[in-house]
Amino acid sequence: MLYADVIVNIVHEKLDKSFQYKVPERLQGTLRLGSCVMIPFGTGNRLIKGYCVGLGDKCKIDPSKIKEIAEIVQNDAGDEGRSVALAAWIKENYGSTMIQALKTVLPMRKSVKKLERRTIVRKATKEELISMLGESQRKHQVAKARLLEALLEEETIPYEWVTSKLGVSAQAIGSLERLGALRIDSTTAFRDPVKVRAEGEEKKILSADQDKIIHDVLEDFDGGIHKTYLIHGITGSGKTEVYVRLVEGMVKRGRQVIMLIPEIALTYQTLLRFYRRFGNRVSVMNSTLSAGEKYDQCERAKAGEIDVIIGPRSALFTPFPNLGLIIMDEEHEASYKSEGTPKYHARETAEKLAELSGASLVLGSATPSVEAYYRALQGEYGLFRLKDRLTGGALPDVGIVDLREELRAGNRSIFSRKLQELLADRLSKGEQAMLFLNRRGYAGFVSCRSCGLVIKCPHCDVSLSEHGGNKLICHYCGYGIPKPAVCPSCGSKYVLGFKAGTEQIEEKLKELFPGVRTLRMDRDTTGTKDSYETILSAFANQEADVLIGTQMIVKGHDFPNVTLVGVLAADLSLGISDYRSGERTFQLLTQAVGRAGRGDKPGVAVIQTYQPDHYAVLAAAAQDYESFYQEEILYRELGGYPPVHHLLAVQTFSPDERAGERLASYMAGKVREYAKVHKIQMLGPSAATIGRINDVYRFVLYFKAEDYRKLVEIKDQLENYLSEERIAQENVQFDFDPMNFL
DNA sequence: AGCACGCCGACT
DNA sequence: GTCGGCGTGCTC
Repeated sequence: MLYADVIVNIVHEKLDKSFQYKVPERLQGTLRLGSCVMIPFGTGNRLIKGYCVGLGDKCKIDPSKIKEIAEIVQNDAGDEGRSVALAAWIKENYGSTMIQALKTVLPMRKSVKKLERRTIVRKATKEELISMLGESQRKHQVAKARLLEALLEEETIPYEWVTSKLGVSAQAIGSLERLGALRIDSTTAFRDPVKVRAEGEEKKILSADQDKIIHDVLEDFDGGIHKTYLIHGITGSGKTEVYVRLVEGMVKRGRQVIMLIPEIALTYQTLLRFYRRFGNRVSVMNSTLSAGEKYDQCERAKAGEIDVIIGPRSALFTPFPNLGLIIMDEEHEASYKSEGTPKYHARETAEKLAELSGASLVLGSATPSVEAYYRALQGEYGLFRLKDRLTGGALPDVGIVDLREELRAGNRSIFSRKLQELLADRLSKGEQAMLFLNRRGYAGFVSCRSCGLVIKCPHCDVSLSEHGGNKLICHYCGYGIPKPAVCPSCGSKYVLGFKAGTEQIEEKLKELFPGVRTLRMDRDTTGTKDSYETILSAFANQEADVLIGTQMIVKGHDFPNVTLVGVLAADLSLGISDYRSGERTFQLLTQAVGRAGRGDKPGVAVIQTYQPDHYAVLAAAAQDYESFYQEEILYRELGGYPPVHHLLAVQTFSPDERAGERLASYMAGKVREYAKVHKIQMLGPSAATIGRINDVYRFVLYFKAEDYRKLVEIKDQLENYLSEERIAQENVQFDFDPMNFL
């Protein structure tokens, strides 16, 4: 007997598990993983749609309860079939359950019923309602009374709001409808989150380089060649205009476009460009949209109402009927790798999606990821270069300052003599400067200055962070306590939080230049979403002379009056022993340096570092990607790191430390032989970098191999082992080419 | 989400 | 006792 696990295509989260059904003989040849099926569900056996997410020959529950699949829905031609195929690919290549993969790919399932955006409309007169209300109160029908009262206040109320906030059940609404008190309206009106709308923009004249890209990509497309292209274009070289033209070309051909952008960096200017050109045929997806709004975007896309969607990673799964192009801006950004399960990378997934839908893929970056550039040089991707800054302004003049030298010369300040000199000069001229601290985390870290005790989270292996001066909060699990007045260990009064790096710099700067107007931007000062914009626009309006910040300030936004950029400690990110630290440092420095001199005044950048000879620092100062890449790829080859070789991290999660460790070593034992035979290097198991989060212990196993497929094979074997031993997949997570690896 | 089941107050 | 509303929990 063959059984199938089916997930039910219904809205509610309580139903997001799989149900087991018998596969009737007549369907046994046709049913595959990912097939769309109709199944009898619930007491009424009403037929509903579901997806097959697993097949097996043993039943997991009482066999008498199991029903049969009614039929297979044939829709392989539709875009739904394509989404399911993409989900299957994600499951295979990144390791997750089919349910998780489908949930990633079909995000709109969350609010299927909102297709008929149901609202409750008052039908009876107020007088009639009041008499009904009296009647209900007399009969102690509290739910009805609540709804009637609400209806007296408001003429229309969203259905969902009534059921959730008012706590009125569907039956009560139904009975009031029968009494003629109200009407249930269902509209298909889509909410349109686009708030800006501007029309018309004069066409820019293209450079020869820009023209060639557009021409080549579209010509290939028309010739039936759908491949991946990488545009290596320095900031200000006109990448956005190329995107706009490509989108235009696709729209003319009746195809749709997905444009991916990194998580936060939704630059307002870029957006405006698209609105001006495409009006309401473009739509934006961002994290501030509600689930319902996101769903509406998908519906609009399906219905052919929009041609372009702009959004982060998840916008990749917009169900366009005739996708022609995927654009991935700032392709090197880490936010393109998913943090949840499955841990898919948007670049590779976009490649697969493009292949499935006969679309082209265009990647763009000023500092391409080593992975993408490597593939471009291998000939897998088409490579284009945009070398000239169109927006005027020469590349900034970059100086490297050796901090060891400064120390020897007796300068113990955070600012080198050269930087001090330049700062004084800019301040006197009324020009602006940006100071960039290349450092992450550690702000708010609290310890006792007397005994050195660090206050830690009782549920996680991390220290607590100070919030708002009197609270300590764990960033991983949310645990919080009031800040103790005295040290719990030695009773000293000196329990202090380490100030954020930017705060210290601000203080020192004010000591050095009394009266200087500063703005600070880091995790602490950008608590709310708006504050990010507020700070940047205040700086753009020249309400401050110096902007001090972390990585956040290096992205987007042109400040024409900024003529000096100082990078205070370039190598703090080099210290992290991660194979990507060189790449990250180069990208950050290049972007930071590129902030200077975006207007007509020439810019200067100063990079302060303890490692002035490091190739990432040198290449960034010279704004020379090529030489950085040559050094970096050599290092990756020697170390056997991606993109030359591949990595797989297998993490176990368990509330019991020993059980977690045992599971990890069992898994290691299971594949040790295979790994040895196939020359796959295995490391661990060992405790994860943060060994415990929210009272769940984490252990990790690493595999390194030249061939990605061999790692997939390892993953498959471990998955088999887990299902044989009936270990829940939730206890193990796979991460291919992880973003962090020691 | 939809449907049954079971509890509880109200009414003949 | 019975009727009907309303909350709860399950659906392979």
